[in-house]
Amino acid sequence: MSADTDADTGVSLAVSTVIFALRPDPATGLITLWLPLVKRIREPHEGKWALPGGPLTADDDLATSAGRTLERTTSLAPKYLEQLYAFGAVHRSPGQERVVSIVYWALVQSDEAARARDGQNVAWFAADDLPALAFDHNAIVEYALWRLRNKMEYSRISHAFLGETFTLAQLREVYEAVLRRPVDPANFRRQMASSKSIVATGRQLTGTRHRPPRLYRYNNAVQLADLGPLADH
Amino acid sequence: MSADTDADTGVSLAVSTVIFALRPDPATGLITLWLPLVKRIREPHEGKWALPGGPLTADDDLATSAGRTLERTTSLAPKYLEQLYAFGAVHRSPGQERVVSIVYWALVQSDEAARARDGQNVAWFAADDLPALAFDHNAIVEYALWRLRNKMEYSRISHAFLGETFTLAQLREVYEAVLRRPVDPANFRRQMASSKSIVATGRQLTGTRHRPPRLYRYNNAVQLADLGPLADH
DNA sequence: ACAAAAGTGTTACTAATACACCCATGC
DNA sequence: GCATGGGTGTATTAGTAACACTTTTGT
Repeated sequence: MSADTDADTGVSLAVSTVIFALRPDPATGLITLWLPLVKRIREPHEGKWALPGGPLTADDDLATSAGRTLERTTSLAPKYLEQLYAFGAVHRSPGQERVVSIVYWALVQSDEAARARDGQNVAWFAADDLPALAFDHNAIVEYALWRLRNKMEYSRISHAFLGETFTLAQLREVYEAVLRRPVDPANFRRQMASSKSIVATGRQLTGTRHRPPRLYRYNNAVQLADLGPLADH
Repeated sequence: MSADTDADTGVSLAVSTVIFALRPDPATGLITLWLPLVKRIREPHEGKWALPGGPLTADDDLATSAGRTLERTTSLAPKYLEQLYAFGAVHRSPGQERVVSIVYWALVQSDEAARARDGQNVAWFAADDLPALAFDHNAIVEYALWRLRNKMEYSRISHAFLGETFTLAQLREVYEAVLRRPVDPANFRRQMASSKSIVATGRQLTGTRHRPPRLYRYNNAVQLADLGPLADH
């Protein structure tokens, strides 16, 4: 760390956010991962879709800046937010100015995301079927997807897609949608039970076509994800 | 991402590196984790020890900048280098200028690190017994240690501490030093064998006090660590 | 009664662990 | 030979996965 400023070097700093939500695919009806993108209204890459973000403002922490971007583009609050990576290849932005992007990734609750309407220059896309995006944003989303799917296997972030209470089938549906493979209901139930991350509310979900499933809630004594010493923030 | 520069906002960008090597503790003789620190020769935090680093230069990629820092402070080449985190809390640097630090962590070969001599303002410290460092660098090292120890359990980075060939006892010693717990030699052998990450050279290490151990080398077909889509860089 | 999803039980398999034991070398 | 670390064998355990089976509701 030094007192030199980047005014000298001409490196600018931006914060972008990869925002994931689960939505039913209009074509197949299956639940899949979606994310909101913003259409660029000026060069470089004018007209292309890009991750929502903007320059780091002087009085915002990095995560605060990412959360603000999320609120601005989706009018939603993240249920999970984590730093993804800092991208800073010299030539990643065409033109004279070099841009280093610190990218966050976020999960928003599915039912809230379903209510979010597309804005003027904002649209939601299926995460696994994106068009050619601006800058290196395709690679960034690919990495975010990899991280999400990895973290799904060894943490409790699945809860971030759901509301206060949920059935085991709903929670399992989250796993199956993100990991794109079937999960055995019997074994899933036991894994969740032994992990202590869910608590039975005693209530049941009524109005289903068949046997009413029990409702559970997240056990707040368990962290969503183990961030180690970083958890303090 | 935008065309605005941080010259407006007064945020400066630095790259620092946490450099780990294994060394015998002069007091106990046990192999432990060490890292080089640089004494600050100007405010803020003049006189305190800090992570090696400096402002991001305009024509270096982030990892290149981290590697350059490493070479400058230790005259060594990293056998493993990975981005750790971007630290950007508003008030992490006292004074008027805000600094965002993109921190890398690196592993250097133990025997090379043993030859490295302390420079004018550079000294090596036991990673688990650091003095009060400048800025938030204590927290950064703590996080780097957490990441290293985690990664030790599910990747092959242990090889980065060793040379071209090594015995299983040497590799096991790396695990024990980093994780600070004994590892069963018999089970360790089988784990390494089944992981396919080591290959027997056919040669043996002679000159030991007892039965000569076989020499192995790293299987380059296996990645040191799974970085996912990021592995391309 | 029947269909369908909720939920339980059982078995097989795999990987981690603990530890007894044999092997090869220097002294 | 004997001490010492190198190296092999084996039993126990815990966790994962596959799948048959029972339960409870709406229709």
